[in-house]
Amino acid sequence: MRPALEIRKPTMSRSERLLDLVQILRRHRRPVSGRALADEMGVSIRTLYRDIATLQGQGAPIEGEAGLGYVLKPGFMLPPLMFSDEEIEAIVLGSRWVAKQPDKRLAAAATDALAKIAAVLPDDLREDLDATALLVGPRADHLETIDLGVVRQAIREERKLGFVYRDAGGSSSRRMVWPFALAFFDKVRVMAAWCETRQDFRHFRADRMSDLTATDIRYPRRRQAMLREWKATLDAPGRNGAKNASD
Amino acid sequence: MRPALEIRKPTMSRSERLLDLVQILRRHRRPVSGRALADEMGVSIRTLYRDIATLQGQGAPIEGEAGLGYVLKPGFMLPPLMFSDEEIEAIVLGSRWVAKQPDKRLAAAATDALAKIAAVLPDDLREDLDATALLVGPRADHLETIDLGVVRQAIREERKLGFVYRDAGGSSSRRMVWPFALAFFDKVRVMAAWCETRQDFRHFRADRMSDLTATDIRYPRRRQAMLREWKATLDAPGRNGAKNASD
DNA sequence: AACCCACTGTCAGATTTTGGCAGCAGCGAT
DNA sequence: ATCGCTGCTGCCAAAATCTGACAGTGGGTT
Repeated sequence: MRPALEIRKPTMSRSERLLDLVQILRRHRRPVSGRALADEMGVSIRTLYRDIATLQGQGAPIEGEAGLGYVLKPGFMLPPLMFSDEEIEAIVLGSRWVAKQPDKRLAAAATDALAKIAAVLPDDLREDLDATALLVGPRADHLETIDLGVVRQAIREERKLGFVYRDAGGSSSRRMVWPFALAFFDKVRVMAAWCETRQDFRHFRADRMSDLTATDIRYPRRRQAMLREWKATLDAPGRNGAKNASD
Repeated sequence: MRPALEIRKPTMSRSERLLDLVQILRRHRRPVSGRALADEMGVSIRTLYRDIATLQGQGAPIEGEAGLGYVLKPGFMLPPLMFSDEEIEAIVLGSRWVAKQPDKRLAAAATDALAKIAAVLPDDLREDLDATALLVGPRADHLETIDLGVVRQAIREERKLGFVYRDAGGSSSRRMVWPFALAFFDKVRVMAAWCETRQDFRHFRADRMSDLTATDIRYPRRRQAMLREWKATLDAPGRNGAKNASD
């Protein structure tokens, strides 16, 4: 499908190439040598070193180790982007909502993202953002017994997850599941997963899970496919999946 | 404070200058001539025309009219930005939450913002984003009787707002207020404003407002200052502002 | 020790950017 | 209509920048 060495159009501005470079790096999980990157982009290795330096200067988390190659710490590079007033308001309000979630890691990420956006804005716009008069009400304190960050990571990496579940009746059981989605309701957070024991899709309320165990075992299906399939099963029988939030 | 003509450092890359240009345009509300912009950036007018063309090509809403000058339709230009996995997850989740809000205009803006982000992502990342397995539960249908977009615009532009309010007791009265904040709770949206009639800060539940009338009259205070003052009055007496959501 | 690799300095040639000039077209005021 | 101001485009040579090749240093792996 794709030639081993991609020959780039000669008319590619430097800034475009820099974005491409981040992208290529993202595709490789293992360290890649500068030589290989230079070939793939169709530039000399000297230029590649200069590009890497420029990207690092712009804050891209690229690490180079002698004898190994380059690795990009997981992340997304967004090119320059225009947003309307309302679009920025929406993003800020949404991030503020996330920042109040009980999932502390995610909440911190939302705060960081807002800070990054604020940092690059000119002064007058930053003021606007600080003063963006859309507030999120306080949430009922919800002490989550588990670290939802572990669940999100398992979902991202498509790995099996073990835990103890206390169902509506009060009885507990140990489960091993393939998690693929996490839904945020007003009061509870619900993980959707394929349950190995039951051999079916099941929903698990976060406040009834305990003894979370992340594993290294990748489950044999694609998250996206499972998501689709699961949504289909929801549409078929009843109204929607809001109610069957238990196991 | 600032010299009339800012002389730019000779070592400024083109891409930096383009961002600056958007910023300068934002500062001027009235149309600015290309000549003035070129002087302010320290480049020739020919180069300025090229820069404008490039920006327009990248989607910036800049409009030029012969005999007048350039105007930038309100909007924000974000430079290239790196986000971590979790930060992007936070932004996407937050925007999805906003997209489910009863405020239709704001919800649409959230959807648009997500689409813009998705559009510039490479294929594999867009998949990730589509499949980002963080979902927001459905909201209780809340038919807002008024268009919250009008409220948000009045807040943005610091203009007076008229409406009819039906208080907790059931009696209605016409109000003229200086709105400065809008808070999103799980079930209701509450506008915070200075009430001209009562000569005090008051909260108004969106579902009890009707006959909204936007005015052209700017109120005589800064939104940000009112926000600060209002927060101070909240901290002083009771716990917080969550409960006094009525007038 | 041999090899791979990241990284820097230098420098000439390729490429892009820039500024000045000329010219056309739309808009507003006189 | 005429004039002045302005947006916008093509052209070309000068200026600035980017690029590739070579040489060299130092760290890490085999």
